[in-house]
Amino acid sequence: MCDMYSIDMSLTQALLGLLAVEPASGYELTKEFEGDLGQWAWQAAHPSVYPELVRMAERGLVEVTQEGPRRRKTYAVTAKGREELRAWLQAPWGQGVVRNEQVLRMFLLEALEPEEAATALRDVIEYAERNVSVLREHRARREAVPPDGRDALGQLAAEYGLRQYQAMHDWALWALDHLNRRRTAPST
Amino acid sequence: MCDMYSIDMSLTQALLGLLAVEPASGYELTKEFEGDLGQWAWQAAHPSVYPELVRMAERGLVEVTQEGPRRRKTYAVTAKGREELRAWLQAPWGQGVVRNEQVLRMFLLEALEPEEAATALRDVIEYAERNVSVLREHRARREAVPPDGRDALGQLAAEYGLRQYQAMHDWALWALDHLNRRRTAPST
DNA sequence: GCACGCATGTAACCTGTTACATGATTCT
DNA sequence: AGAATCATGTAACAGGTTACATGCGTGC
Repeated sequence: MCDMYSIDMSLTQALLGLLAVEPASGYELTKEFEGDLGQWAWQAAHPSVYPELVRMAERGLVEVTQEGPRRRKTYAVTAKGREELRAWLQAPWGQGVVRNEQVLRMFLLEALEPEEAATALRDVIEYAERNVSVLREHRARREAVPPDGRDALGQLAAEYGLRQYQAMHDWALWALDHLNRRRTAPST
Repeated sequence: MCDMYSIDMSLTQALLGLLAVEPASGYELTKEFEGDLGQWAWQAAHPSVYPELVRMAERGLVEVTQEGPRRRKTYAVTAKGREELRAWLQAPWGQGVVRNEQVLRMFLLEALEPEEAATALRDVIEYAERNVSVLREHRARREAVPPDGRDALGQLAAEYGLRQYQAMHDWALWALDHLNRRRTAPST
């Protein structure tokens, strides 16, 4: 009867958010998921994007504002869509869906033999370092040119990613040390 | 013909990892997902756990080592299962599945009006702070008692979470500042 | 004219979820 | 005796994936 906010279904929100920045076609939206957005927040491929846009149009959250060559349809958020996005973004901050294969691997490292775990941790450290430096360059390049406001979302993501990789690096160093200590000074 | 590592299907790996620490029943494994593991890495509820254990037993990755009261079955990893886990943990470090509703929300904040975004960011900061202090207490409590090696996995998770929330906090402060700067000094 | 990239779609499947269902044991 | 908790399972559905399929436009 009353389904006053039935939270989930984050693909909808992701699309609303992207379209709120600027109107786009399904094709363009799909490509967004291959960048920072997909790397950090939410993954989606075109077979989920196109049907979802159709459903959202039926619900009046978005509308087709242009039809271009090659059947290209440009979608834009409607007032209703913008309202739904706002409600979602301002809803109480809870747990939400989390599913991260990398983090899972980090946790399960404990199940390996100490030397193997150490090797794997050194891989983590190297991986995190590599990503930190990529994102640092990214940032430097961006600072060189005046901000055009278009890739604001990408900037948020890049800064988040930078801090995330630094944290991962930090953690892996701690874990390596922790492991060594357990090995050299076994308890009881 | 040759499906030499067909990576994915992380529930399998999560269960292997948990069972590698110590044998457990489906019921106990399910409860693990309600803790740090589910909060950070991978979520799963009992209707996916039980059938998965049966499939894994069929593939010879785990085996029932005890049957207790109330149909309780205790599973343990086999040598083959341990081998599969090792292979997965040591596989080249790639992207993997990521799906995080919180992070999605943080990215899309940009779509709100500046004042609304600022309010939401202050919520993020408060949320991150709350979690940092919970995890700090957690750590202090753990340091008070001698490590018993049993909750090693939980300790890895807690330390990871701590650094993660600190990074989130950091990022939100940056984003808030970034937002202010854009508002007070609009470009072009 | 042909290859490549833009652009959309559909079908079959995978892997998780929620809701429904059942029964055994322990505690009070 | 009754409630709570342990312990497992099944069915229906949700929301994604990969693989398959098609056709238009542009550049060489």
